[in-house]
Amino acid sequence: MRQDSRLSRMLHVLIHMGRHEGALTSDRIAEMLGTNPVVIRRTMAGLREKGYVHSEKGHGGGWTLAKPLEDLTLLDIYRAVGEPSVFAVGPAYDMPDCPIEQAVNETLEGVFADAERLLLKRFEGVSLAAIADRFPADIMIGHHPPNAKDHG
Amino acid sequence: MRQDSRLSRMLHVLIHMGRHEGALTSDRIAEMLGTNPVVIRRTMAGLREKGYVHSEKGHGGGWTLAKPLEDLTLLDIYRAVGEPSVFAVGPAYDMPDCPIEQAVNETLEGVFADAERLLLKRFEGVSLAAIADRFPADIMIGHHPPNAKDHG
DNA sequence: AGTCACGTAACTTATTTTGTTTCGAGAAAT
DNA sequence: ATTTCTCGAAACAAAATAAGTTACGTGACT
Repeated sequence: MRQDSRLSRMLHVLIHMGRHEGALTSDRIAEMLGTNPVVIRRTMAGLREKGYVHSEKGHGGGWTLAKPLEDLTLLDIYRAVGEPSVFAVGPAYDMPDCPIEQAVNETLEGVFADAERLLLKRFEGVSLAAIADRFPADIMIGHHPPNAKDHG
Repeated sequence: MRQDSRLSRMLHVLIHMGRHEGALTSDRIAEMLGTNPVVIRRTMAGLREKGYVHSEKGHGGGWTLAKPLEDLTLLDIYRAVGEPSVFAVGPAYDMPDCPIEQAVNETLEGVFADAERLLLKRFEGVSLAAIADRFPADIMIGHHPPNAKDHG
């Protein structure tokens, strides 16, 4: 089963936005990720609804952060892109009245619920700024280092 | 993204087998689960390769347990059905040279690896017999209770 | 006006999983 | 011996889902 990479992609885009002076257009982002601008709008729409990004039409328009990276966590973005389930495997409901199936599903659901709790708790503790801090700012390609804002 | 229910289904089938006198045919199992006998053979093949079940051709043939339920864990079955990943969400590799993407993916991979470790550890600690013990034997439908073996 | 850019709906394509058909072979019953 | 039952495996068809594409509308800047 193929994995959903929207969370990863949106994190990537958001951190780029945090280091970018102006707005980023859907076309530009799509080109970066090797996909289509409509797909970008579709996914970014979830972030806009939560108030994490802002979109502007017309000349000079595009996408900008509505909050600093410090105020956004993995959990926020995970929820904003609307993942139905973290897990690729889950229970089956073939014979709802069968006590064996019920026992199996109760067991699985318990274990998965524990793992999901851990995962979301970890998500909650990681801000996008913390991710951005994992690499030195001056090895960035094609963008100004953070202190370049001083001349803008 | 739709969840893979093969693990759940196979657990269900295996526990039924543990309470069943003779062999269970693919047709019978498929009927139980509302699916096709070929699908059952396909999935059971993984369990056979690991030596957890045995298949027999011809009259009176079908599937039988090759090990007692006590000796099988969730982890065994999970691996036997060959799940590629527990998670429905994962990293994207759009710009392998981009340090932002790398930072995002390292972060995600770390968190997912932790959650997976927990999950598999929990899987390892649950035997199929333990699942079977979650319900009283005498509420079983369409099968003999365990002590019915005495008359066989 | 003309261009740029998002918003949205409808459609197409690609991929994956599941289900189906078909044939072969071994084992038991008749 | 032949028929019936059953798995094994390959090849094909169908269904579901996500991703990509096209097209047109709307607002904003030049």
